[in-house]
Amino acid sequence: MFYLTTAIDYTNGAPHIGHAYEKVLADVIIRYRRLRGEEAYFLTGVDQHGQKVQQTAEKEGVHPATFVKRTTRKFLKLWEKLGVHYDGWAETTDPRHIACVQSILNALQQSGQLYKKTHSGHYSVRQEQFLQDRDRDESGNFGPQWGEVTVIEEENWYFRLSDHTAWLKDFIENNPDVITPAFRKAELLNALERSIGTDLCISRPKERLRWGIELPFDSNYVTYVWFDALINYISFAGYHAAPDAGLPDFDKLWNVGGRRATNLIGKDILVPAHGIYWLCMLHAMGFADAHIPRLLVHGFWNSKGGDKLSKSTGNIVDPDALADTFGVDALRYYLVRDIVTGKDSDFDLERLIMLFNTELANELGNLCNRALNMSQRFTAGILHHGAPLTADDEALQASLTESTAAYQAAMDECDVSHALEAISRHVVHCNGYAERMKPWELNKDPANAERLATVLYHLAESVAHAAVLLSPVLPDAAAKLAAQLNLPSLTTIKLADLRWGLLPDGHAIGKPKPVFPRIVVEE
RNA sequence: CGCGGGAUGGAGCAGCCAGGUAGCUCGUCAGGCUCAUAACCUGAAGGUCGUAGGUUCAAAUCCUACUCCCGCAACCA
Repeated sequence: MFYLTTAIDYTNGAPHIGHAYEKVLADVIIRYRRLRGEEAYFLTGVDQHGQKVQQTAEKEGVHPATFVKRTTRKFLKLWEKLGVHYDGWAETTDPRHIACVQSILNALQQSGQLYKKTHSGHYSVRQEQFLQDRDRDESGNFGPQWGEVTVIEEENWYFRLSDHTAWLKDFIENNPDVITPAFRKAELLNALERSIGTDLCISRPKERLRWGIELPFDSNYVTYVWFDALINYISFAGYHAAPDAGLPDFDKLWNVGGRRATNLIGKDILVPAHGIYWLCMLHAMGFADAHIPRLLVHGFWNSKGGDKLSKSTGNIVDPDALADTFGVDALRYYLVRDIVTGKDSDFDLERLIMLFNTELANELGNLCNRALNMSQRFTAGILHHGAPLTADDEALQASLTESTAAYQAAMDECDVSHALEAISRHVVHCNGYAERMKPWELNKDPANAERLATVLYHLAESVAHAAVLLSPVLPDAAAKLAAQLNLPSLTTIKLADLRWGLLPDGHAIGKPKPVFPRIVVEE
């Protein structure tokens, strides 16, 4: 079982391109796992609690529950539009989640992992938060943006994080596969070094925050984000769930067959949230080392100047509008094609259009179109295996073998960009092959009939393979290609079944119709 | 000395972990083809791989120092 989760998005605003990237990437990874013939489960969802939601709802004069319902709908609609197919949907206001959180907190409380402590510090009334030294300006004062700042004392509940950091350090060092990509590990170990000896505040008094999950053993408090949002990865996997809760069987999802669950997250929440807090929380709950999840860390899409894409900079790129304008295929393809998984990339509309037009429309789309069109015109739409093979045919088949192997190796590492590059390599090879073989010349002399059939078969068969390889990224387009090849079984084939000869001898193919219409920008 | 990432032909990137003739896409220039979504194919120009040292028969790739850019710096989604 391949169990994959994404971060759950905070329902304080509309989804932006970063949200879309993570979910599309997860969707691609899951579809690839299924293409490999593996069982897979994909959980995603939304984080609905917290102070910002409470504040924004108040500002708009609605109940937080009404507010998050409204925002959640935007996420749901976007995933539907983008073809993000999840198996489980997590909402932190779900009573089943709340029950799970409270049962975990109770268990930790009973095992002495939680305690109450008084904290004193500078508090901004306007922002409703404690301030740190880093919030001071150059002169050492708190700026006017904080409003009135007073020193107050507050009692809160803490988690004995410091009991687990030694274990975590050892665990990370001895299990290098847990943090992917590897270069993130150093950052985490450094942060861990600094966190040693510190415990984690996990509560907020209800006077400050009402919109959260109440501590089961102290009704004056709600739990803060850590023991709420992070728990979704297990609560919606069926951890501590009642048999009739309608949730998966935890033992059939989590770490089945010795394979760790995968938490796909952005680089911003590796340290400290997931890399330290989450893993230590699981350890405190009694999860064995072998049952600790793997953290797959992706980078960010930045705006062209390298600024972060966010509302505050005004550079927000609306994925919903992008999908409407350029199509879901173009957006999905770009989001996983023009970034190396783990690293950052600049979001550039011109490149989105360029990559769609060249690699999909001009190369693959055109290859399909010319192959089918020639088959229709020259051989009445009937394909024949043909024979005997020339060096060119063998080179084409070798190219396909090489590309498929490279694709698989890359996809196994969640390196979608290089996998797509591998497909493209073979498609380009095919277009060159068509130029050299010149089927339109062969067609002029009936004596070349068998040679012509062989060439056309090689082109069509290549399209069939490309459609299958592309299907995790562009499932709809792959289905269209399969339909034009008149071979719907392509949409259910597994990677292991990909061998030469998918198209049977004597197969009647369909009529060509552009699957990737070029994007034309009007100036 | 806080931490991490980056610096590769005009643009954007890969390659670096496991050293061995510098690769991809776009753009530019010159040809070719006509089956095809004005798509396709071939060829050319263009880089002393941030700087300075070191290791090595051999360094974009390993080591050291430095310069510049970006992000993070813990109870902040």
